Amino acid sequence: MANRRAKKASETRAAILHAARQRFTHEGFEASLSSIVEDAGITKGALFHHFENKQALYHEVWQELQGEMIQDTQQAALEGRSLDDPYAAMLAGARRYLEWAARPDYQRIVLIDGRAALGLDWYEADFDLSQRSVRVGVEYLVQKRFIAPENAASAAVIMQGALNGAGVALSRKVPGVSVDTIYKTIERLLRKLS
Amino acid sequence: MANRRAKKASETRAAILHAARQRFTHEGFEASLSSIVEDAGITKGALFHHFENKQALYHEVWQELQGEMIQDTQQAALEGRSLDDPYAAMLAGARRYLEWAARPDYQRIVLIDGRAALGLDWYEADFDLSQRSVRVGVEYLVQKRFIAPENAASAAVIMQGALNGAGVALSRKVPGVSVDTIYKTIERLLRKLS
DNA sequence: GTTTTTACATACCACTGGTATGTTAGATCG
DNA sequence: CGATCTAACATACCAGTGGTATGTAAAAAC
Repeated sequence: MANRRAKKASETRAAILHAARQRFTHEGFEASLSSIVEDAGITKGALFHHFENKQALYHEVWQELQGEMIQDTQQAALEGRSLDDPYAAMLAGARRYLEWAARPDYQRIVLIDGRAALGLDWYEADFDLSQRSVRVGVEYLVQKRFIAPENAASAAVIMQGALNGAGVALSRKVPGVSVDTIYKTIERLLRKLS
Repeated sequence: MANRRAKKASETRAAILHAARQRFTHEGFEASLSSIVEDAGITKGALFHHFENKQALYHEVWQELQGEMIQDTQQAALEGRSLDDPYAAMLAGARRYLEWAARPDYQRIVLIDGRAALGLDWYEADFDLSQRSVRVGVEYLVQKRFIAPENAASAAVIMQGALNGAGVALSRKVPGVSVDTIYKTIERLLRKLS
């Protein structure tokens, strides 16, 4: 990066995102911009120079987190592939996702506050990211003729909903809900999505 | 109600709840209290006399909606009972719930903004209401030995997550997702939650 | 070396949820 | 019945919020 000013700018931008992520994790979308710029060591002028508004800032933090989650779960799915079991990859990804759903930052920023913070664009954004990656796995099973083509979309939607609910319940330590029972139930569910 | 003043008071209280429900439906939790009291034809003094704070007001609106939903789905489940099929009641309830999840007010107030608005108490409140009624159905299937006791809690959590995801997807008109394919997939899922 | 642009800082705004303080009609009681 | 008390509001006000308009200094462009 030859440009010296641009380098500094991207640093402050990163500082804002970092501070915002911390605050949003602990206080949700209601975390004040004042506290964020204070943590980042800058002023609101800088913040509004880099981000159009609070929602745009939240959206980027959200996207950052979702990106990390997707990359991680997809890698887990890749590593979990098996010649014997066409479900293995997707199950490995699902298992990894359960760990993400239990993380405080992911839970608060994506699963709890995300929907309200992103407003009406939420589902579209969510669809573009997490939903799409679930569907990739489903399409594979369609291709292998384990799921009927007309059920692919529904199966993906249901699968992700189930994972979300399970993930939140897990982290809330609902009695009778453990990683083991959840995973086994998810596995049976996936294998019967035909 | 012999008391005349108390009657008037409950009327204004109802007016506030009605106005709040409308505003929360269209603008989410960010709807301003000023706009709500204006719609209700009263002032903020009255609002804060009847409700401790904004979150408490939202909580009551949320509870009202959830109550209506639960009563309706449980009645649908009752009417859907069948001597031949132990799953029939729960499936009837699920089908009815899909209609609720597609309603704009339920979707915005409960499924989208509810989590963030109710804050950390959200899951506990949600568990006490909707989750519990799902589990009633599951427990029945446990009793009939269609679901293993150790999987009951997980099955309920997953079932509700699946229904939520499906419901929202349905109302967002996701391509390939229809009431029919969703319902059929849910049915297969439920019958295999053993 | 001058001009232009970028990356901020500062000062300010309307509005927000919430509170503290009236005010008055109706219930309570002697 | 009249005095007193209290519930049910209305009014006025507050600190803090997201957001904007303007200023400014330093680096880039010419």
